[in-house]
Amino acid sequence: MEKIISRYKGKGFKLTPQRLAILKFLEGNTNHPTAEDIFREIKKKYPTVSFATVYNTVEALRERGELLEITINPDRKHFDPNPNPHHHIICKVCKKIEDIFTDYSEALKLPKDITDEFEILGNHVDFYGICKNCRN
Amino acid sequence: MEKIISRYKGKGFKLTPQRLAILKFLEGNTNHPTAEDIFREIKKKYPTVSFATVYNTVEALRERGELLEITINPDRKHFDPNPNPHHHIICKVCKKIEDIFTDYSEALKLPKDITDEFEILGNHVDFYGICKNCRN
DNA sequence: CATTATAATAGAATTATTCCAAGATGAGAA
DNA sequence: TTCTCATCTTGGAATAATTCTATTATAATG
Repeated sequence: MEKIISRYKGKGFKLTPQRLAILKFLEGNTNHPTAEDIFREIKKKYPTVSFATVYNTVEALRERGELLEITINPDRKHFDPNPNPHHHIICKVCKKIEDIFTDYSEALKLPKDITDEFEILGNHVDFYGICKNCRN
Repeated sequence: MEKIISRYKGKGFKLTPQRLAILKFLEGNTNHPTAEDIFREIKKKYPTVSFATVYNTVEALRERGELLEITINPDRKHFDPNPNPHHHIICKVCKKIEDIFTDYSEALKLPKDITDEFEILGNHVDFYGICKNCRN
């Protein structure tokens, strides 16, 4: 908790109680929550919290590189508080998302016509599968 | 055109004029259109076409494996009428999407804990960059 | 050409997200 | 410690994307 506070103190990031609750919820969270997951959790302690606050906060974190937006699920966005480059696998049935920490960057070479046109900033691999539970 | 028709004839896929227009627009299209892009195009010839028809048709195509949904742009879905597995790069500024036909499947090995839990069905690599135009 | 299952349509409903104006409050300065 | 102000929070409205529903139309088949 102290660590969280010191990470944001004096960085032009105003630490309000709601934000602290969001940061605490996200810290070490590997469940890839949606905006609604965050909203519902924070609401327990701060019943008047609004979606705007949730979206504002995750956007502020994203700008600072503290959080990633995940688009592997076409139905809704998920957020990942682990900003280190990594990849994801989603279960096509239950939509559960898990992290993959293999580094593929060596392998992901691009053809010359693409590198000629684009300055490359990053990559992300989505894997699709069916998890044990959903296979019955 | 004849080729398009014969591909769907007698497959339980009703070929209506609106659907033919959509199929014709998508055939060989590498622009990764959104639902609205398709809607606007079909509307030129069929002014009464509705979004429901566009969504129904792309969903029918997706079910048949004739089209892929692309989620590389967090803002909206794009559709790709090339159903062969391939990858994409998006310009972070103008959101232009281009195809990448390199096959990375050999390189994308997964750790055992993941393959133990998931039956793997596929993968997709997103690349992020800035295109020549947007670099000024 | 008659039948029928499927598709198209308009519009309402839903869902996710963004925007806005007003009041509240953390953070740094005095 | 208190003051000031930039920034945040809030509720609600606005927007945007997508889905749903009931009705009408029509492509496919025999």
